[in-house]
Amino acid sequence: MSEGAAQHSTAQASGGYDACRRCRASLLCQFATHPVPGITVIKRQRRLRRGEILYSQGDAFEALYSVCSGTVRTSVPTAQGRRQTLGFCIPGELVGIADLSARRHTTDAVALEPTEVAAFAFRSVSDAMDALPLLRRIVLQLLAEQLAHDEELILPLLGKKTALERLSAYLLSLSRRYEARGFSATYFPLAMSRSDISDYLGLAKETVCRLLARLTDDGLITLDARRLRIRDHERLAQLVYGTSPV
Amino acid sequence: MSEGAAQHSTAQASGGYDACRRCRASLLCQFATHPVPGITVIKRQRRLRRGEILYSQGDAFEALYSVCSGTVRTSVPTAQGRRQTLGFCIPGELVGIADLSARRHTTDAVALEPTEVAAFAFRSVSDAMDALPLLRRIVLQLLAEQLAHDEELILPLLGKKTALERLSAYLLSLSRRYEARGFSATYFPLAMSRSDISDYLGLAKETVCRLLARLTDDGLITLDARRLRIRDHERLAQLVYGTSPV
DNA sequence: CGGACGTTTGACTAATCTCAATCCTAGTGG
DNA sequence: CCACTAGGATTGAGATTAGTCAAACGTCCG
Repeated sequence: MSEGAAQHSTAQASGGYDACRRCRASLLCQFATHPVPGITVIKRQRRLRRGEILYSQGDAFEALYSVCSGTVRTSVPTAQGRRQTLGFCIPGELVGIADLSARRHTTDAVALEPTEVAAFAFRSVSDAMDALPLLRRIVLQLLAEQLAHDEELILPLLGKKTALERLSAYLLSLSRRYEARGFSATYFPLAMSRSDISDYLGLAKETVCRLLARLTDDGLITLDARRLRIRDHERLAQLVYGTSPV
Repeated sequence: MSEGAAQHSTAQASGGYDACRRCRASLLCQFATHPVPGITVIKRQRRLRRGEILYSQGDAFEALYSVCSGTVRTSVPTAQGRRQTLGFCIPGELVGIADLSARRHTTDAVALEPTEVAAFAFRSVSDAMDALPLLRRIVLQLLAEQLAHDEELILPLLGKKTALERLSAYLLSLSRRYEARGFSATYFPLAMSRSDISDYLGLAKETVCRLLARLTDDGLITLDARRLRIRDHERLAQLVYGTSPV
């Protein structure tokens, strides 16, 4: 079974930065590694253990983070002391750029598994942007992309969609994102717990559980040890985009 | 009854650009009106009738649009020929900046009532950005703001929230946006139909109808001729953020 | 090996959707 | 100026879905 080109460096923060090539921050990285006269981009590597906090709501916004390996969850605390998950960042994605315009982080970010991130000091990035049109365009592009991604996400999740449709949409969305970062689109880790997923999708965790079981029974997916395999992409897509059943 | 400072130029595209002061595109506007040597920002006014299309999915991305008066709905067509509403733009807001990184529009945009927009030719804006750091920052800011807004929107809408909570969240969100643009936070037009709202929130239109009736009965809002008055902001907020009942 | 935590499954309840009929309102034409 | 019509808004009743509560099962860590 061909698992696609890149490996997932999930279980261990092994130091292999396979995602770097497709990373959205690769240009930043480049400037950090190969300084240009007069321009300094400060990069710092950081390792997080499972459950470790990257930043909390209210913290000063000092750096842009790019996920090298692992998974980061962003969320906001709700009044009732519960938590609303906003999203998950997989390798190659940036964490919390939405806070770019604020002085402080508006969300909590925590690692769901052993995770490595690259931190780019924001002040240096900001200065560099003024000097480098190319860099500027890239950051602009990143922002717009993120925005488009968010809206694409709103689409299947807010739509009249039933729980099954939502969950399917979520799985397909993950698939696309992994693929876009150079990983396999049909076999990837599901680092987040059922609760995380249900919280994110606005469902009960039992419902997520039951529906995953149903998708498995129907032969659309396989699931073991938190790794998901998509067996019938087409039918899954039908569930979401509707060209289909009955 | 103090209706807040500004008037809503809703019914008629009367030519009064009350929203200009707080408009997110005001800087663009400024450069268009008072040209700076070497920099040209091209602005064009455009009037839309109810139901008129601003742009369609697949159209070339040629301009940034700012809503002067009226309301614009953005949506994507779904496979079944139905439509998924992505959002509504009220006076002072920009339409479709998420497409900034694409060459073509990814959404459909249509006026829900008589509407006026200011169109800024994108190429000229793009050039101007390279020359003007200030303008650049503003656009960056706008993008980040929009992103933050989207995520703020995901919060109440995706959360485990019941239909009532979603609807309340939506009303409060509208309230905040109108206020941010200098209009009354407690009395504003609800230009979109029940179907638009239900489509947006992922509910049945009958449900939206019933819940609006319930909110009215309970004295939280008043609704007549598509104008909404928020009578008990606190209880509405309690419904959404939960500091409250039982 | 023990325990905490996450997952799974079942039974029951409550919320929301669907279908369908009726009511309203705005816009049209006489 | 008024009757007429189409589309939106409402309301009711029944069907379904998803949530809640509760218990049993697994598994990863320490």
